[in-house]
Amino acid sequence: MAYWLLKSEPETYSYEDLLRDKTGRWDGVRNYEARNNIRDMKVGDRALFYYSGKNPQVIAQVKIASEPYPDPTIDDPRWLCVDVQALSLFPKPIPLADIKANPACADLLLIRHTRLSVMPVDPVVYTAICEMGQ
DNA sequence: GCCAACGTTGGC
DNA sequence: GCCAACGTTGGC
Repeated sequence: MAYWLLKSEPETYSYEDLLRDKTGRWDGVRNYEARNNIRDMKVGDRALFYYSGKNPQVIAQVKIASEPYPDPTIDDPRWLCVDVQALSLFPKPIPLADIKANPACADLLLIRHTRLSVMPVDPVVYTAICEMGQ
């Protein structure tokens, strides 16, 4: 199983939207590096759901619920999307500042490559972030 | 509102 | 193929 982090602005698509939809489509990615990460996703992989913007924080855990497939929001087969489903809301959201302050997360792309919206997360780091949310 | 990072576009 | 200009993302 692989681990990822997915960025969204809560005004654009929130965890509440995902709960309402049951299965959400993670579409609209128009960046090759992010697209390549989507391409590597498998059903059952886990992902951290991150809110970018005013109050940047990891708020929940989701699971990848489909193989990658062409993004229906654009007429261009280069761009891919996946379906995701809600897993759990963290009891305590993990602010970006806390992730930055944790030395275990120093190599996380969220910190090193701030503009990437879909990224792999090392399993050890993933576990550390989950523990910070309990 | 500002700025850094960085991807994209277009002229040459 | 290079580079300047410009637009976008995202943290602060």
